[in-house]
Amino acid sequence: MKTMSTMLKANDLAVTAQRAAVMEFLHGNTDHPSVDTIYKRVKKRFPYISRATVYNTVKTLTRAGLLQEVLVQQDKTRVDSNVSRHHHFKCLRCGRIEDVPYDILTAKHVGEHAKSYHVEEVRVVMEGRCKQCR
Amino acid sequence: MKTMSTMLKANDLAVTAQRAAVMEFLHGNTDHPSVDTIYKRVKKRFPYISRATVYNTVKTLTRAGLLQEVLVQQDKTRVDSNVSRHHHFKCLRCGRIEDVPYDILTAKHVGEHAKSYHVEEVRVVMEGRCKQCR
DNA sequence: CATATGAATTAGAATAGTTCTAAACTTAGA
DNA sequence: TCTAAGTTTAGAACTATTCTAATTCATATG
Repeated sequence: MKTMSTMLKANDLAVTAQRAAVMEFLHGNTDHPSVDTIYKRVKKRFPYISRATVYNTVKTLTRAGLLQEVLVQQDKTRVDSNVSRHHHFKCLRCGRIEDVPYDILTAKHVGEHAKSYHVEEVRVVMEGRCKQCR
Repeated sequence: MKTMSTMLKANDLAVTAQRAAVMEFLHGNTDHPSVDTIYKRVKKRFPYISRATVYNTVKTLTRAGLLQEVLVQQDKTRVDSNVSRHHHFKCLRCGRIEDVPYDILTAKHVGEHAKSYHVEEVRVVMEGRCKQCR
């Protein structure tokens, strides 16, 4: 199994206790925590950790492809350690964010998913280059 | 044709000059302006308009189904006067946000769209009730 | 294994977007 | 016209995020 420090080294990133702690907290955590949640949680082990460090770490690890920042609400960034291609489902009542398989994109799968999850809204955002910017 | 005041009345909303001005600015505007953009633009005609009024108006009109708040980036809300079911395309270079037909959701259409637009990323967010909250 | 250098961390200030507040004003209905 | 409820206003407050400058740390090299 890959240790946090192995993964950091593999990406040419300095191995620091804070980075490893953030990664460890996120590892296997499937509930897409906000930066503040990560900060509060890691703070228990590193009382002097700064919010800026968590922001920096998330940005750095995201650039290295080890994390993903998920856009599910406009106010707060949510962090996902599942970097495979997938989408998201957000519960309008409890706020839970779940991963959803990528092939949901076919109408057939959307229909099935909608049936089992009570999907009320599907939001698709595409990014790329528009005609003028190609 | 529907006037702004007609639409407001039809939704049981008081007709105020500020509301009508915000609606008029948005009407036929397809570039998904931010609240700040709306504020600055409407300010030209109503120098004393407050940011809070624009926020309130956007929220009120959204609740009435006359506007839509679009989630394309985490920092700023973008407003869309097209309230029909559709998705969005964001250009990574110029930032332009374009409307995209709803039936893009079938894999076939995604493929076609991707071809003509250089789509680099497709983000889907579903909202509804999760298994525990049904 | 000591050390120099660049990178990372820290606390707190600064910034941006948004919401809140309380007073003044406007709308719509009686 | 008058009144009550709803709306607008300026600015304070709040939240998420970025910036800053000083300090500390990781690691490559000798």
